[in-house]
Amino acid sequence: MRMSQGVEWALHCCLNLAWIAAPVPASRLAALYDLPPAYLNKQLQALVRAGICESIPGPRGGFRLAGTLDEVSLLDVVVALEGPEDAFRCTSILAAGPGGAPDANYPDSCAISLSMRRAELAWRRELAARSLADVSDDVLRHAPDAADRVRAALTN
Amino acid sequence: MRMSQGVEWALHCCLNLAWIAAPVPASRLAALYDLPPAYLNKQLQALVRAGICESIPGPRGGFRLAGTLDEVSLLDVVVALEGPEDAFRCTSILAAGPGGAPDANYPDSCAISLSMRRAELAWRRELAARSLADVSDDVLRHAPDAADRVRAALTN
DNA sequence: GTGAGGATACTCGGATAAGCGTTGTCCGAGTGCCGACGG
DNA sequence: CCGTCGGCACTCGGACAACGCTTATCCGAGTATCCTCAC
Repeated sequence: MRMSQGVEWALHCCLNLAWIAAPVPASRLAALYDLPPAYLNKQLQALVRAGICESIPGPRGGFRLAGTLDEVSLLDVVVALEGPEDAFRCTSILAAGPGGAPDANYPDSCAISLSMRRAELAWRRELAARSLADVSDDVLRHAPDAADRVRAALTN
Repeated sequence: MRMSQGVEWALHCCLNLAWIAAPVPASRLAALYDLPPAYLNKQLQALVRAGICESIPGPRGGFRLAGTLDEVSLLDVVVALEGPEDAFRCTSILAAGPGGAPDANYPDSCAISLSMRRAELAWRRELAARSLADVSDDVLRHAPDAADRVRAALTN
């Protein structure tokens, strides 16, 4: 089980975008961290589809945050890139077993499925409780000049 | 992000094995739920490597639980099949960014990595707190004859 | 000097290939069972 | 009748392919900019 690498990239990019007023093209964000530009662009597209970012085409265009950092949770970014489905997916194998009812709703009744879902719910709750603004605050508390450095690097 | 299907199979199999005294071959467990026998065997091998199950070769052989259900948590089974690594993996992209230190331990210092790890920790804690005995109790409370039905199906 | 028009360069966006992990399959090594055989 | 031996069937275990998703790349559609030119 492995989360898409785009999640990490997107989170860093969102923070950087919040620290910059003007739109930033994907190619420049990619140059910051030595990432493949076209692929990073693909991930940012997903953020646009989710309403987290806005895209501006043409010269002086690029991506920018649609709202403010406190309106976006870690869960929002994860769902935007990974989709809304759970990692554990009940395939209702009990239906084929002894005493199994083909039309029973096993994802909602099987004890195993419920336990796994409860654990994922705890994960999602933790992600939803933490906004990008919280993360940004942590970063700036630990390295107050981080935003300035990013601004300097992105506005060359 | 998708968890291996083997986790679901292994959890169901562990419960069934606990309800049966004698070793059960993988082929019979697979027949219960219409699963590919050889592939299920592969998953059970992972449980053996993790010390959750024991395997007995030869006729009248098969798999059985190494200990009791309350000694095995959901996390144990997940780790046995998925490995110990986190789903979110910090690749230290900050090291290549402005003000990045190539030798800094970013997985332990980057605010994004820490937040994601905290969420996964909540998930793991929930999984570790729930033993297979708890799940079995839930099953038998909801369907008291489940163990009998499995016993009847497996001891044909 | 000023406004219009067009070429241009830059952006996103989706369609199109490679890499890798999960899924699935196969055959060999080992082991206990069962029957045959000799005492 | 009882002990021993050999064949056998059954099991796990690891090595070997197929599929699907993540990763990566490319080119086209659209747009703001800037230069040129006519008035």
